[in-house]
Amino acid sequence: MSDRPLQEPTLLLLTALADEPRHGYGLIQEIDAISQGRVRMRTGTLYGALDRLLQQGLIRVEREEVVDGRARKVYALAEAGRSTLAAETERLRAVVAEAERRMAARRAPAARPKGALA
Amino acid sequence: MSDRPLQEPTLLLLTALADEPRHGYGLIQEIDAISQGRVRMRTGTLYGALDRLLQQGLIRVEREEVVDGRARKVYALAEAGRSTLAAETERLRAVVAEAERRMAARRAPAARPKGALA
DNA sequence: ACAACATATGCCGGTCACCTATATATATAG
DNA sequence: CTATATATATAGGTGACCGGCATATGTTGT
Repeated sequence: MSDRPLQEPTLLLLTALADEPRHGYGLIQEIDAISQGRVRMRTGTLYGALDRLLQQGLIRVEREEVVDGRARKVYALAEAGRSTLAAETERLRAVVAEAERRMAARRAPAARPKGALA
Repeated sequence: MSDRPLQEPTLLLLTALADEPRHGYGLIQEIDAISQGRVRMRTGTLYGALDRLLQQGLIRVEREEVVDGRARKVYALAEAGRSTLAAETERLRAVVAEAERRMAARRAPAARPKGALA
């Protein structure tokens, strides 16, 4: 259980589970949709991450089912995962806000904005 | 030059350079301040990242100076770094918004009475 | 009939960002 | 004279992620 910041594939995984439980392959498609096609999660990343998140208690196996002859495991966000996701989004929002503030407060070549930290 | 998403230490590094140029050790302190003491960047991470970002053209060495007998290298955000940071924050904002939307739109496991708070 | 693709799960080997620890050197505080 | 702060840098190890592969069924196209 490391409190290191989540990497983005993991963050997207938890995000994809935030509204309702999904199975592995469905998560790949959902993440593809969330990121507007920019992130195509690989199965190696997915199932490795699912194992890890299960072990960390951030997600759990909701149920197993068979649809059209294909076996599925449906994963759900655990309470720990929900609070982790909430904390992570809160933290990221702060970082994003700070980055944007600094880009706007950029030290101009001629003019000096006041009130900046030393 | 990978278009893989920046990890957070790297994001904080670019953020710390967004308003004005700074030297290595100053970046550690600045990142400590930005993150309210939550991220204590190690020198191994810092100088490795600086080398990598220099090679990627995201930052550049603004100047070298000697203050109180100690040599410094002052790094500045290059144009490529500035646009990368802008794109990254934009993307992260979208992910954060989506995560929060989904947490709010959560399909509850069991319906609660309307008067009860979660 | 057969090829190609989508659905679906899972493992293996490699890369690389990050971390821990260490080394070096000067200035200041106790 | 020892510890702490400032300042840069490297070495070694860990682990998340990625590319590729394997397996199996259902669907669509030719």
